Amino acid sequence: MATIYEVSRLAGVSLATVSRVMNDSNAVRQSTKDKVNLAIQQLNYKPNSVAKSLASSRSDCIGVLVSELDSPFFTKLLGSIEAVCKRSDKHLVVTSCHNDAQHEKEDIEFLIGRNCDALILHVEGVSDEYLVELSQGPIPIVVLNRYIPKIASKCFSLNNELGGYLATKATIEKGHREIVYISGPAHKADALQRLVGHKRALAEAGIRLDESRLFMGDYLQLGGQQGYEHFIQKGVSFTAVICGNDEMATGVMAAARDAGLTLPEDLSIMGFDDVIFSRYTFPRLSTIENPIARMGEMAATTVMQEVYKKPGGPIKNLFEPKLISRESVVNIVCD
Amino acid sequence: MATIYEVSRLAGVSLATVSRVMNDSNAVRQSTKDKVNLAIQQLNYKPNSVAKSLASSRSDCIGVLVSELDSPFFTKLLGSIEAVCKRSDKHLVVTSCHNDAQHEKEDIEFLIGRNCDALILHVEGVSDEYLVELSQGPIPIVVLNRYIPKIASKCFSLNNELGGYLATKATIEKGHREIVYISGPAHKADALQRLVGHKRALAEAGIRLDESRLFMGDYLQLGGQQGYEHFIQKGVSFTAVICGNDEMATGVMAAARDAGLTLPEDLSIMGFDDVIFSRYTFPRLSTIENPIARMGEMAATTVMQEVYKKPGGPIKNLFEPKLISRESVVNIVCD
DNA sequence: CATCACGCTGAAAGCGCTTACATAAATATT
DNA sequence: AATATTTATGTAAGCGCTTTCAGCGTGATG
Repeated sequence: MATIYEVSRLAGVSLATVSRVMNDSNAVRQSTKDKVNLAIQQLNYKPNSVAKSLASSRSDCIGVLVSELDSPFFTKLLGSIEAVCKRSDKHLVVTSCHNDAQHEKEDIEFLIGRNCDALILHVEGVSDEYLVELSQGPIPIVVLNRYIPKIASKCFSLNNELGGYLATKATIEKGHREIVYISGPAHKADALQRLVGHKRALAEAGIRLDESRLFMGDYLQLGGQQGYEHFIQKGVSFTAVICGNDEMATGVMAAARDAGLTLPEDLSIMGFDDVIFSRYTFPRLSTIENPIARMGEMAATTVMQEVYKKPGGPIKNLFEPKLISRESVVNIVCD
Repeated sequence: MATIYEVSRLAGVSLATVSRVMNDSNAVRQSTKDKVNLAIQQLNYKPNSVAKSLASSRSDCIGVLVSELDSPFFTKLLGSIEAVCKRSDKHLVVTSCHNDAQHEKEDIEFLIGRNCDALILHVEGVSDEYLVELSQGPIPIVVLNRYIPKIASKCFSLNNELGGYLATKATIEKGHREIVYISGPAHKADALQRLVGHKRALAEAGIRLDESRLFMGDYLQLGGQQGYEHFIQKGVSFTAVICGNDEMATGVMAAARDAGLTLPEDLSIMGFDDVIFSRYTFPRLSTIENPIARMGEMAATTVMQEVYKKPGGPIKNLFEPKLISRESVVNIVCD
């Protein structure tokens, strides 16, 4: 690989001048620029970005931390972040840490040591305080899917409570009164908020809240199956099951079919997130739209604006969920 | 951030010694190691990996290039690669280039400039020759989902021909004789190979190959829909449709249902890849297992072994597809 | 014509680390 | 005990780039 030194010699200028040309500083005469560019071309010179990064303490790299890589949710997120960054020639260093606070901290430190210009974090292990403190450090961060009042402008999140409310309200409006709820795990803030929304809709409709109609799942397909079986075993009767996310909803579908039900006639099922496979189920899953991609986009755009001073539209931190009515929740006649 | 210099002063040793301790060279007395480690702890020192990378021309980073980020296929791949790399404390720089040869080349150069220790490539734009040449360069590469004879040991791929054969054979064995095929795009090698396998199974069963029973799709859900509608419009009669991948199969499901068919009774559908949502469809999709995750794992393991001299089991380059019989392909009675 | 300002370029000092190579200390060998 | 080996540590030269500062040449100004 050619270095800047060889370019400078071939062009008959100094290192500094070559560097200026590459970072198109305006303080270089056009004729000099031409000479340098010619030399760059002739040598097929590519700047070494590590050296550049060390010297300038900028890396054109953005660290991204997500919970898992192998999930449609994060796929959507990553895809949108990458699209934005690529447009500005920034690259992504990606790691996943499976919600473990210790891993999360280690990876954050790694990304900082790697001179990332900013971090985009989807973390569930570390505390709010840790993030607040981190945000006061030298390297900018943004936080996804989590709302921390002290650094609200760095947070991009969904109004989960409203989403939970909408899911349940829509189900009630279809005539359902016997409803069970399969929640995401209690240690996830979004799961809890969705549940709060569910309860609000129930209360509003004058439906008594019954703890036996709640099951704490795991956000995975298995949790949906377990939830369904749990309610059956307990002898709870229900015409609709509302799930904390889509993946659990597909678990319920599978379990209900295994039990011999015909869907959606025998059981209505509501999901949450509208991740890719919501479109692939049969009956097609009614769910709550979670604009993950737009959140990722906004987070990345914020970084572009704040760190690299790129232009960009207005920033939006809080996103509204929307009901997506497909066929998995049906009207029932109340007797 | 503390630097190695401050550590060396606090510990009362030289820079070199600190460096040795960190890379646990065995040529340091235990008592010295202890002193240094204490200083490291006291200062909460984290090595700057950019400087390290520049000085050592290793980065502990592996460049990964995929076609898209936002797809269940690549999600699986990335997840497995990351898992392996993380175990050895290597990190991933990820980019996606949407099958565009120009982008692919640019990104490869970027990753090289970034001192990546190796590249894991899933590329469809650049030529075989380009990759062969690249593999002779200073930085090791491995290639996924593509077989290039000259660098066979660097390639990790599926026997796509066999997969195509198995899909069709299984369908024929269920009694189907009127079969249509929706292929992936002609510019993708794997799509073509799957098609070759399909034709072989047909020939073997003495079923005449009829070009009107072939539709070239796009590997997306839309392509499946279009394929289905194409055959209906042309008046082709068929009891089974075999798809080049799962995503198109879900498109066929949707289109067939829209046309009023009951699945799987009225139409059998076969997929390929067994990506995540194959388990979510109804009827559950019969398909061909594509061990993407194991391929990713192998590719990453190869890098660990060859670049970082990590131990690891035997390497396998060619993977065998397997039939997964679920419920979307049914027996039919021949009259 | 001397002076000043300005635009352009070069010299050189880092950025934080690794790694020959040299040297000093400890141990083994006779 | 003197020498040869080995082991442990320090010195210093980079890795390839950015960036400050100084210096040169040019044209404008008084």
